Amino acid sequence: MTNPTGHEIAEALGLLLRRSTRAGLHAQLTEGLGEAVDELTYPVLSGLARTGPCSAADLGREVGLDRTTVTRRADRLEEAGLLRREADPGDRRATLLVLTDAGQGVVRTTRERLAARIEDSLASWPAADARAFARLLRVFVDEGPFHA
Amino acid sequence: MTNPTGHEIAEALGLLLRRSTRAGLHAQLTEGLGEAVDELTYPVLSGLARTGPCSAADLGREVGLDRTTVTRRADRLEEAGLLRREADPGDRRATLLVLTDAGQGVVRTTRERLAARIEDSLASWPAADARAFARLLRVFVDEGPFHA
DNA sequence: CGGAAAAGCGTGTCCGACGCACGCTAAAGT
DNA sequence: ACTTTAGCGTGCGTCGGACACGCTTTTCCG
Repeated sequence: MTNPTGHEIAEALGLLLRRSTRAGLHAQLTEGLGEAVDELTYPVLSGLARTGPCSAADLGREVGLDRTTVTRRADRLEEAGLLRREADPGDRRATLLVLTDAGQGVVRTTRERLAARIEDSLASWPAADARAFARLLRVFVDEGPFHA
Repeated sequence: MTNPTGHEIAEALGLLLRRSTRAGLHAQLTEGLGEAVDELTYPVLSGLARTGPCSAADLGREVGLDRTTVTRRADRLEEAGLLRREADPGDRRATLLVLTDAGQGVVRTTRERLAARIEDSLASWPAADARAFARLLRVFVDEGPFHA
């Protein structure tokens, strides 16, 4: 083998993927944030946080789900008060999905919990390593093998 | 903010997760490897490659699936000749799931394709960066925030 | 040593999620 | 003005996942 780096990274990524999709992790990150926030609805919520107000169809393209699936999940989130539907002022057919303050809070809390968890595990690292890792990971993701 | 590293890494990981679960990626990596290998059955196959011969229940714990779900997916893989069932010599109730040569080939091919893809994207990196990234990623995964 | 309890497996069955198809309303095109 | 297209919600068919049951074998204990 001339260069084992590819295999090393592939193995680590596989492990990372498996760990991060373990059921327990999501439950920990969203604990106490309401029954409506689960593995299914959270991607819709956080996708909406990324895109800003948009239609169910656009959000579906963003998160890789069918339009109708987004609608159904949005129903639950709306009932829980985490998002609301607004009429698009420019198009009277369209309905915009908009995060409520509560919904933004859920996303922010979840993200901060994850970030804190990551920082905890990096606490024992040399500062230079932590910075280097953050930088290299960012580059890897942006122009990486999953066709950016 | 005293240290933005946690948020930076969290955001990059989120992006990585979304990209890597995009439907197209798995299709590319397993192209031409048979109809039986899809997003559902591959985790069983690769899990079995990690554990070696084991029972459906043990494999279920490994990959985070119910015992019966593993059985059903193993049925498809067995029909395709990628794994076989063997009687456990030490326990006549137990059935061991064992990869066939074809099954090992599928796992190996998929892994090599992924590794090659990763190496391609790293080709333009300084060699020191690539080595550092592989090392740091490994440490991050091993003793990282997802309760190693 | 023998019977009860437990472990292992496969399958029948229910439940939930997903996506297609339909019908409706509104916008755009001709 | 009429047709075509875009957007949305909802009723259904389909599929995957987990629980519950029955069977066999092993283990435990009296």
